[in-house]
Amino acid sequence: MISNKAKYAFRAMLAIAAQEEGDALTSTEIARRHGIPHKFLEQILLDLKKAGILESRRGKTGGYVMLRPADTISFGEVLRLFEGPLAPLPCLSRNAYRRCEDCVSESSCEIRREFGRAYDLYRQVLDSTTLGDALRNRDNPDFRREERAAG
Amino acid sequence: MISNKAKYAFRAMLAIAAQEEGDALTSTEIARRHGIPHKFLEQILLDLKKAGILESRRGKTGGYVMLRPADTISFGEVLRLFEGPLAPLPCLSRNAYRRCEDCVSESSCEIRREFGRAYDLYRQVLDSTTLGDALRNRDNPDFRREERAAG
DNA sequence: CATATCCCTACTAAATAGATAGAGATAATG
DNA sequence: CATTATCTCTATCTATTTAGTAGGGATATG
Repeated sequence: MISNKAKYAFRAMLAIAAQEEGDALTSTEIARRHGIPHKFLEQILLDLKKAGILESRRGKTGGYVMLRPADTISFGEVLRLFEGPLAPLPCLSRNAYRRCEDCVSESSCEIRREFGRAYDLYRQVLDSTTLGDALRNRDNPDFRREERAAG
Repeated sequence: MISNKAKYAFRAMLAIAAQEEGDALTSTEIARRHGIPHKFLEQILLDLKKAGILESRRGKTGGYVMLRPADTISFGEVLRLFEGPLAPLPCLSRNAYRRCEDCVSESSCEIRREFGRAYDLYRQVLDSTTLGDALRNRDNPDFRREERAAG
């Protein structure tokens, strides 16, 4: 299960990305809409800003806007930001590779091999799906992704 | 990342399943081979026994043997036993479905939709790969699974 | 009866999750 | 220029989970 923190981050980013271009959204408004504890959300938005994903404006007409386009931000990137490596085993992570302490041989590890097969597919979807995709897909729920990739 | 507990469970089961038919393996021997804390491993093996996966013999010539054939035990089943639901969101779990507390509409939830696509693939691999598969695959590392499924 | 095994329960230390709290910085507005 | 609504930053707190440790008890063999 992903953490509440990560889920809140997704909800917030989708809300911000769905705004009209240049229109800022406040943390108060996002918290109200989605029932997220306000101070907790502020921390999350701050993390997203520090990661270079959001931009903020302070003061009375302040709020948050996207810094990068929604189509350049993948689910995988956001998830990693809040949860660390996505891989089920440290030896399967590309960004945060570590050998298992008790590892005898990676190439002959059955656990690594079978989890690797499963994780490859999982990662590939999350790293290739962007917030932009998610926003477009919500308008056509039965949309088949394969068709778009081909088009 | 999966827990050490689950990883130890996999190592133990693969070791037991690799034994000659009816040949018991002791917790002491498994712990020694894989550098697993012995008392911790005992708890794990007990869980596997209670789940009806392993059988045990007590006394001086005791140890553990498989109760069910290795080909009937999937990675998904073992993982769920030690980690609970595999799904990234409670609303995506089949065995332990729960609605998100802040859910407005599942069918229009972008997070659910995109994670659902990724998770479906992950789950399908883990639920269709058995300990038996893993043991056979270790002898032919470049084995393509698709071929076997077709045969 | 000594010993090697499995069986069972309780406990603990460290890390993580999920916030809560409070004060500061900044910008608009009357 | 004071008020107010924002974002910014750091510290703290509580509950849960993880990863064991500990200490027996039950049972089978020689």
